[in-house]
Amino acid sequence: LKTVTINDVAKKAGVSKSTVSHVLSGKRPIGVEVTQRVLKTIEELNYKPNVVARNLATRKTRMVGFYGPSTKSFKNDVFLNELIAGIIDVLDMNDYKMIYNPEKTNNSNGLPFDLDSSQPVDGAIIMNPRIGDDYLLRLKTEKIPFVLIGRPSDDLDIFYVDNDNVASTYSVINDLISKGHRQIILINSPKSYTMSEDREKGYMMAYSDNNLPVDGNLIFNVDICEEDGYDICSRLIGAGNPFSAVFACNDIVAVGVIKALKENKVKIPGKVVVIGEGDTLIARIHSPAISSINLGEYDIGATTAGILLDVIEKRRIKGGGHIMPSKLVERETS
Amino acid sequence: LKTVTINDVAKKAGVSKSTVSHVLSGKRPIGVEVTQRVLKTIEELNYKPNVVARNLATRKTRMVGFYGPSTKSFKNDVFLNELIAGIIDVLDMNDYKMIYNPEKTNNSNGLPFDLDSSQPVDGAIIMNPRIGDDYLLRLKTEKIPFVLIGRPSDDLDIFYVDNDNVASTYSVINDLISKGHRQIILINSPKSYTMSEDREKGYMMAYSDNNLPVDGNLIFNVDICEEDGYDICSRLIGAGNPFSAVFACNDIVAVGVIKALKENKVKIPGKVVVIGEGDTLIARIHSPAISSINLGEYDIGATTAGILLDVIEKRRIKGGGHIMPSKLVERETS
DNA sequence: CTGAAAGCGCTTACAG
DNA sequence: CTGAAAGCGCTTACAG
Repeated sequence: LKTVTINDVAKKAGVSKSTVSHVLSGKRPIGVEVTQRVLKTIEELNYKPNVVARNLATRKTRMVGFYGPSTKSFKNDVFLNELIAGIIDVLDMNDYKMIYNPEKTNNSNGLPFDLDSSQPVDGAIIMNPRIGDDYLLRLKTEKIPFVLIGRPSDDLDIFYVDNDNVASTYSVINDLISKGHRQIILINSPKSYTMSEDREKGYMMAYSDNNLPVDGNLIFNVDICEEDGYDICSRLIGAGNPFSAVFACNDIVAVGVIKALKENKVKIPGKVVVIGEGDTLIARIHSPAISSINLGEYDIGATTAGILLDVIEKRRIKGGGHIMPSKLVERETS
Repeated sequence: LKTVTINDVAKKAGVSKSTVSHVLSGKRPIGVEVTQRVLKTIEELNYKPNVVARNLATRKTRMVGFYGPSTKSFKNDVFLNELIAGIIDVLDMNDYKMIYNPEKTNNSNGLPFDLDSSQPVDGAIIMNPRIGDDYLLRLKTEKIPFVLIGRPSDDLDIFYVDNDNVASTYSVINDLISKGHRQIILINSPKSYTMSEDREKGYMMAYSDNNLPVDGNLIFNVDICEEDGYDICSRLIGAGNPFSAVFACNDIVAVGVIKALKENKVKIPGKVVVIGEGDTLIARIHSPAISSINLGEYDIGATTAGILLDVIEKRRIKGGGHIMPSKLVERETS
């Protein structure tokens, strides 16, 4: 079972391998008679071009690396499904493929991802940028095309797609304040993420614009999972700390919060209002159905992939951000 | 910004490129002084070996193709998250990566996937095998390592990982019958899947073992989505067809079923019992919480990946099936 | 319209 | 312990 190469085809068809190559790529005109013969030979020999060899010769792979959350987060987070579906759909239409690279929590080099010019990808999509992510600058100098999902730490000349998290958080908190809420819990994503900074900023602004003091003890940074939402909320109730609203950075965190509230027989939304983020399947299916900010995950994924392909194929050179719309979907918890 | 190659390193370090290669791979002993010098040069030049070139030379890529559901299914199916997490975790531990290939519904060649020896992967994981899938035989003759998730159509010498869907369906239906149910709806996956055949077989067996006639009109094949579950159930109620239990092939289908029941004010489980499959987050979070068969998705993914790596690395030669345990988790709908 | 040859950047027998 | 050279299977200038 020897593998059939372009040489075998060329020999059997009585042509050069450049001709075979060109018949396949269509990059130069080939006589119709020759084309027929080559195609027939390819069929007979069941020849399949070796993609790896082609990749080496062209220095392109038509592969994109997706650098996203750890598998632990992925397991229970429907948020990613829509986003990834958006990415894959756009890549697929353009004949690109995606490699999933989960974040490494204790990487030897201290970086969340092993991404450098040795990787067999034409570009990368990187989620959850962190504050002070200097390795992104290295990627930039190494001319590796990449697009962030989320705002970069400082260099805004990097390509990125994001929601306006400052505005959406501001809007939610401001609205709650206007309805009389004063002790509003913010359960935010890990402190290191730039999006956490944005939510906190929106939160602060809302209080400040209403001439109210901010209580730093109402802001928490957690891992995005049900347990952490549950733990925080249980602890607050246990300590007797008063609060009338919770804004959680993710629907699954909100589920944990509501679980704790239910266990303590706290009426929702009567005593405590809960708002999640992501507007995932979870928010809709949960009972009570969770009010949640829709971030347009599918579109985020699709837009990001589209921009990345533009960058890879040099249709887009100048970096910058692309802000996607988001809006609160009210359900039973608010 | 010329890319640094192994030649540049060799030249600057004053050694041959075989030596550089061997320092990196450790495949033959290199003098300690030379090793130091090479390593230092690599550092200075910031040399990153080109993985594509290595792949061509070794005819290995350390990549695995995952051939799974379309992005449409992926979007709302948490079932896949655990399964994929299991795959990626095992691959990651072994320094392999995964490429997600969604199923193509209208592929020009009529096949669900473009998978042949030209693909830059060392092996493949293929979901949802269909009845009469002859292209799998072609993969086998082409010596492409692959493992199925689900039972192959006929050739049981193919590697596969599956649950005993006949047994689990039999158990659910038999149990319902013993509790007095007679009109049990089976909402099965598409007819073409081998697993659908297995569920139907288990369903039939349960009726037969209880000396009851099977009503073929109670069995439906649907796409795995909420809408289809909803539609079937609504239609049945609308037509006045009596039934006291529904077994759905997937939690999200069960969600649709329950939605229809609720809309028609049918008491669950008082009037109609509903049982799902997958035991996903959805089943747990839903209200009422859905009784569902736990299939051990994470373990399925992890086991499949492990077997595939065994096959790729020739630690496993003889094909066959690996049956994973499943069990019903009772909640509020039964 | 077609071919001979160089090159992509590695690995690995072969030779010493 | 180390090197020179062939080879992996393609693409693409260069030449005609």
